[in-house]
Amino acid sequence: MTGICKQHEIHYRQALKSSRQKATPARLAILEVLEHARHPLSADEIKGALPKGKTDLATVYRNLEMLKEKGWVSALNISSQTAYYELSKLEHHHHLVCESCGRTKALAGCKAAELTKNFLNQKGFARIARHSLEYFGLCKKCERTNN
Amino acid sequence: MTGICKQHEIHYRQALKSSRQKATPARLAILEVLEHARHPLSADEIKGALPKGKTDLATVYRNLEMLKEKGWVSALNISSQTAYYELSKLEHHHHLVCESCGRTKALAGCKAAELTKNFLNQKGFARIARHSLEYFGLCKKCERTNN
DNA sequence: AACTACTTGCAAGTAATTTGCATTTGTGAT
DNA sequence: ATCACAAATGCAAATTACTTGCAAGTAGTT
Repeated sequence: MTGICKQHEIHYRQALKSSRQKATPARLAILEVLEHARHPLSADEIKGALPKGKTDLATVYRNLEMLKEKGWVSALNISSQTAYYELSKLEHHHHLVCESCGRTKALAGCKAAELTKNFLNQKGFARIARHSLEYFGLCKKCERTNN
Repeated sequence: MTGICKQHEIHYRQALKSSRQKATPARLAILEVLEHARHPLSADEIKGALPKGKTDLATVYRNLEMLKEKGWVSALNISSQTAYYELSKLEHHHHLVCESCGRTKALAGCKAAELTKNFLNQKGFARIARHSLEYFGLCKKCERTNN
């Protein structure tokens, strides 16, 4: 898509270096794509947005996996078929997902975390690492086109 | 597994009939399995719990799909790899999912619905049909075995 | 410039789910 | 009860999303 902008590139290189990860072109490009994404993307969509289809899908998956482990990227459970990825540097948040077109909107703030505490010492769970809260509906665009 | 108990069978037959769906053995058996399940099951697990492995997996999937459309069964987004199904006749609720063993616990009550209203008239969404709220952590059993 | 461990592309492999099609089976009508 | 037929099923093949093995390439150190 667009090239990598210098600002970001420098930032990413430092982040990668401090985690002892190599700053490969594929990695920088994937981060750049996610940086500009308006909504969470599937691995395939990410590959599609990469400059000149030279990067293999396997590489995309491998990098997403490591970015996820480092906590830089998070995967969403909005489809039981496909994972969608976004940068996790944004404030913790949830989404509205259109069941017709799949478009998502981020929702600021999260009240669900408060609820978490109530569950911690019950139900035989040692600890709760994360939660997912997603709303599914119909965006206005899809409603108009009667989907 | 166990046979179909008469009580349930009669109930299911009526429900199916009123939706103009045939009461096939596979259908009745799948409903019976879900009725007795202690936690959401994958299509494969459902097939495994069916009497004498004669029902094809494709049939299980096709039936789950129709049961979902009728609103009798709902699928959970707890893994982006596999769908887990449960009867939706239970009170609306969410789950605790152990990231190690996959075991789930149902959580009574749902505070998330309240939050929904706040989103309805914003974000360009026409309406919100459903939401998913799942907590992921480690159940005590898995913590003990140091997973 | 050389070394080496980490990365990548490519091809093959898996797991979950879907689809095509010929055959069988519930069900309402007879 | 029997019939007719749309709906449902089994089986095999296809599809999708993702993973893995391996030889070749490369970032980052020396």
